[in-house]
Amino acid sequence: MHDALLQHIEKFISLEPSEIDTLESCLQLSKVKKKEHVLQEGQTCNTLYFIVKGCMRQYIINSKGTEQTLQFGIENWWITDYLSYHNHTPSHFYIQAVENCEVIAIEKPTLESIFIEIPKLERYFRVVSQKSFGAAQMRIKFLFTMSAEERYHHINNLFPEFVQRVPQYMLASYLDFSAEFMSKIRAGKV
Amino acid sequence: MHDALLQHIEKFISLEPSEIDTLESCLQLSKVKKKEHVLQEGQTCNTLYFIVKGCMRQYIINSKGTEQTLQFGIENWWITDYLSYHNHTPSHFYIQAVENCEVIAIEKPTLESIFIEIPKLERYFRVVSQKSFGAAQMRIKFLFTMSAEERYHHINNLFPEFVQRVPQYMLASYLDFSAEFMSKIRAGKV
DNA sequence: CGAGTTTCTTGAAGTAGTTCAAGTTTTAAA
DNA sequence: TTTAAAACTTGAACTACTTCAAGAAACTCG
Repeated sequence: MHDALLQHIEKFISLEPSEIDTLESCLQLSKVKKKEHVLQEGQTCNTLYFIVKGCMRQYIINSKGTEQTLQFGIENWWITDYLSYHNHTPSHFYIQAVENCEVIAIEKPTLESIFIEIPKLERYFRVVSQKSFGAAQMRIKFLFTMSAEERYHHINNLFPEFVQRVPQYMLASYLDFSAEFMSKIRAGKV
Repeated sequence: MHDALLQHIEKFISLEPSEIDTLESCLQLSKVKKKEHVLQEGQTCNTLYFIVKGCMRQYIINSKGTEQTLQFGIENWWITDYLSYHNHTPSHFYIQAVENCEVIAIEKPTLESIFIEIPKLERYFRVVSQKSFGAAQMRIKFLFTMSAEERYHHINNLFPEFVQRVPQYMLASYLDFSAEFMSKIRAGKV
């Protein structure tokens, strides 16, 4: 069963029972252990990951050797490096499980054959990726317009459970400030 | 004629002559004068813009009243606010012509009817938006890892003509530093 | 449990960038 | 071909953050 993905797809398009069967026959759930990588910098990314359960992140290692998280993904999100995926170029990113995860990993050839059998899935992926792009633009807006403290309070108001869910230093880098500064914001020392 | 868009589409999918006819009958070229807005903050965005000629930008006005450019678009790029478009919510952005432009503006109902007639266009928009999302992630990577001076030199090496093409203060805000600081970088005073 | 690893905290010193204000240069429009 | 508006420059004072170093707390798994 891949209820989570099917339900997500059916938010955007409706599937015939036969199409659901087709999909189920192509997909399989797999587990990714906490800290395990599904993509390393330099590898070509050939797979999309749908997160059924857990939390993953995309990150880089900067020139000082520090990890910086660019993106988190939780339940019902896709995570991948689309640029590497489409251009067959080495990825600039690591993708790693933050928690023990259950994911549906779809390889490019599998997905292409699914698109041939169920062309309307193109629509699902179109809408999802357009929304993701829109979200990325909002993220850039927040990074540009808010101070470090405002960014912390903003995310803490919107997603308080999520702020508890991931290590502080990962969240700090995602918000583009240092882990030490985050500690001071939380302590009210700033 | 909408050669530019048709050629762009045919980089990703192939169209039958009849489909080209259908498309041509639905699309019209329009002009947008320099400084004219096609979207204002607070409006719901209902249109995708394909830039045939010219340069546009998406920007916000920050709490100090200064414009900050989040995104540029030039020939063969789409520009819109996908979040407002999909969620029917008020946009956070302005979209404005930086130069006199020729664009193909497609309203949502028109596009939906085109998708019904030519379903494989879903694929075109899927791939284009996945690549745009990938590009947005790379942009965040650069913002996170490079100093202001490195960001300037990076874009100046990659797109020297583009750097000449737009006002410096717009480019400075796109790279997330002040116009004054950009002036100092260029003068080598930093 | 207990030892090791991972995560978080704190303060002091430093810096990459901002802000402001005023002047200069360039562009455009009539 | 002049005038206004838009864009760019400069230096001085300031500040929001970083970096470093060291210690404390909190997980985790034999």
